[in-house]
Amino acid sequence: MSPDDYAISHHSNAHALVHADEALAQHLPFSGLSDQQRTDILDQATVKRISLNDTCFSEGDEARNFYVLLDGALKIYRSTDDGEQVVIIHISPGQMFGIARAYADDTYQMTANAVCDGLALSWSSENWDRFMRDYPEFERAARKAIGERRDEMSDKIVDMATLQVEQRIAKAILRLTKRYGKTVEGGIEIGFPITRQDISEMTGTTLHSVSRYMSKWQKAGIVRSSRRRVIVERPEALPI
Amino acid sequence: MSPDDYAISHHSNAHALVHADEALAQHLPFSGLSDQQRTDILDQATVKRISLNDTCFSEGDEARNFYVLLDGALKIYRSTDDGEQVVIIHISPGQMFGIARAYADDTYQMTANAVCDGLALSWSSENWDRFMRDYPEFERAARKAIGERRDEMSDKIVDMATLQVEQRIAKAILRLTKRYGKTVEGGIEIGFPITRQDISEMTGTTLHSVSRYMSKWQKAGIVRSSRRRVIVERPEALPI
DNA sequence: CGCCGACTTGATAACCTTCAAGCTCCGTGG
DNA sequence: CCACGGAGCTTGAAGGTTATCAAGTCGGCG
Repeated sequence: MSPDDYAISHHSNAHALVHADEALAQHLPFSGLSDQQRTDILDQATVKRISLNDTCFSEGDEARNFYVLLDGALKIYRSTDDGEQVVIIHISPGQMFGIARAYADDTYQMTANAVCDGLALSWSSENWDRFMRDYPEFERAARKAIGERRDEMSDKIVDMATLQVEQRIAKAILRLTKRYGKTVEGGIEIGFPITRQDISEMTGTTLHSVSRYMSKWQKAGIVRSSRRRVIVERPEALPI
Repeated sequence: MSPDDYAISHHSNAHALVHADEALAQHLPFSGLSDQQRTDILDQATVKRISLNDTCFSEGDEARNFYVLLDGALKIYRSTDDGEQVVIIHISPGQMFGIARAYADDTYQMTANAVCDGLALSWSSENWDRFMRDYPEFERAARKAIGERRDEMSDKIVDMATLQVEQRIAKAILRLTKRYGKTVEGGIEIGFPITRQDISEMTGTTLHSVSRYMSKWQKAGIVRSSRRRVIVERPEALPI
């Protein structure tokens, strides 16, 4: 259920694992740090291998750790009393998540769920204040993270308040191809398995409506989709 | 259009103005500070008198100042391409707002508009990093502020994704009475003038729907409302 | 007094959910 | 290997919710 933790005792170890991910250098939390600082930070990191459907943390859990996603994708959602899930944001590589401390929270307010296999670094929340104080670039990355969340959430509020279901679905799919898109022959594919139900939980509608509109777009040659896969062939043709 | 600024040259001045508001002592940004620190902070503050409909800042403006609301109420909204307003959150006394720096932004992402007369303190954004470093309680207040915003926004997303219009309106009104309610004979009144249109902009619906449901509730003896006024008589009878 | 903003209310129709049924694909166990 | 079962997907029909269109009322202010 919960992903395995691999505590890093030797920083050579951490570096080996982490340098394997060539994207690390570009990831903001690490990009502006000195080699010494980076070493310090990685020494205290735990590498988490994340598998599809893993829950990194759940709404209400004590906020023991904060994370940086290195690879993969997560959905962050809240559950309603009657078991419905409402997806609030997604996390992509390079983003911090589980940063309850940045909000003065002791517990996580949402649930984080892996939508594909991935890799993350994690630190004990006890480190938060010290990291913020000692590593300016890390602190800046935290500000950027909460700004990105706010933007993504306020976009969603505006969309739900003003757009019809078809446009909301179109926008959600477009956004996913931009953030997680992989170029394939004849289009851009969302880079992880995603169901009609998943999309409905992102847009506040039903899986039936998602299915209907995607069928319509498929007939129009705008998207191509099958079981858990979505390929956008003509992004510009999606209804806004 | 824009509220007048009253620069404070003598801290005796600032203290006089500010101690007049007996609530200040409870306001988090100031509650945990030493007298010396509070004096330092107030010395650098500008007191802004805010009048109904004043715009403190607009979406896209350079983020020159950050604020603490002492009295009154603000709506924070975004405008769509076709001129619609979508209210994202409200601000009540004691809350920080305009804290773009906390999100690593150079510009304001939303517009802040006074829904009644009020009073605020403001500081130049240049002070932000120093305040965060030197005044732990102020920093804690900032974390709390962004946490409250996130909660309010994610609540709104969940509501819009799962509730019908009637319930969303009921919830919005209930929330307003809790945050801005004034006890009057026979109920709790929302403490500032508010139109059906305002409520529709908070809930992603039309003024017509708001009017219809409020008429229905009025007939049922749950609310009493007139031009720009809303009094809730039986909060527990509102449909969730 | 007259205007204008705020509010109300009916009628109509569009949009979307709900209900229902059936299909396809894939993995699994006999 | 094949049958079965279930998850994911599709599509029609029906009905409810909500927006839109259209009038018209109310009340305060210049």
